[in-house]
Amino acid sequence: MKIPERSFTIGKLAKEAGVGVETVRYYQRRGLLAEPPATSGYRRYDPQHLERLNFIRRAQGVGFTLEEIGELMTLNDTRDHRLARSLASEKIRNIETRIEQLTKVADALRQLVQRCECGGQDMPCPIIRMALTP
Amino acid sequence: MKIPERSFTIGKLAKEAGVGVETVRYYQRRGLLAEPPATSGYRRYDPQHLERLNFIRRAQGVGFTLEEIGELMTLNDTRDHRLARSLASEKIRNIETRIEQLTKVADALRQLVQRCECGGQDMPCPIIRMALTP
DNA sequence: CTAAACTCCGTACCTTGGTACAGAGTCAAG
DNA sequence: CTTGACTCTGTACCAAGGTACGGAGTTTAG
Repeated sequence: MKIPERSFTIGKLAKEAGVGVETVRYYQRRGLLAEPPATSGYRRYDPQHLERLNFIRRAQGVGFTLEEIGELMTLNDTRDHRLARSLASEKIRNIETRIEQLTKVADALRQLVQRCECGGQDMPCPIIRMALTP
Repeated sequence: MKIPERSFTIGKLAKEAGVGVETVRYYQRRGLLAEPPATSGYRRYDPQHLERLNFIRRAQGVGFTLEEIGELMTLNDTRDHRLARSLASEKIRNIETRIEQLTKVADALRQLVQRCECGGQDMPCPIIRMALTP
């Protein structure tokens, strides 16, 4: 049985994904999103496009650049498992490093808050600098 | 006893901090770095400026924007502990969220690598999309 | 059938975080 | 005291990731 292939205009698609129409077009120009043929006047987008858009947004939300996102999507599609593995491994390492660094900063800030809470009113808070020192 | 107050020209300062001269000036324009008065011709920078510059670079390295860095430095200087605490707490929450998201992505990628390693040669890898789904 | 709302395409503009001059002045070594 | 390296001020430019707009054409609700 056929699922009734519901489709969107660009505006609906954009709204659904929580982005602007111009942003959708921008992703198309960047080659991150396929441009369906404009059968008659307006283009029609399907749920796959929406999924793709959502993917882009989520990946972006965790700090990937659009270029990296392009790679990730290729990686998702590709059948070259060796390449996929090496790309993925590299990204994993990057992410791990960033998590480490962020953890350090968060710890430093937590200390700052602690010290502020119990410390005197008039001393400065030189904790951040110290805590961020490599 | 007085420590012999060693000072740098902008070029030395920049080199010491591992940035370009133009970058130093840019930070000054942005109000992130004090501009010492040009006593006679050239400005002279002291170790405090260097420290500040290093701070900026480290904070940047872990993903703070220059604007946030400005806030962090204010926070470091301020004696308004209540404000300091609330700014810091907010940043801690942001960072925690980012760490969570990054952890998810890293897990997703690790799974991808795993599956690729043991899986067949010809199937696509739809793992990333699935794993990134909220 | 008409008017509002939407789309298309192209181009221009915005912010962030720099980088690159140009043309002048300054400093320091030989 | 000259010459080369450096600094000063100002403005222009770059890449990323959009956002805005003008002047069409297209849909669709009433």
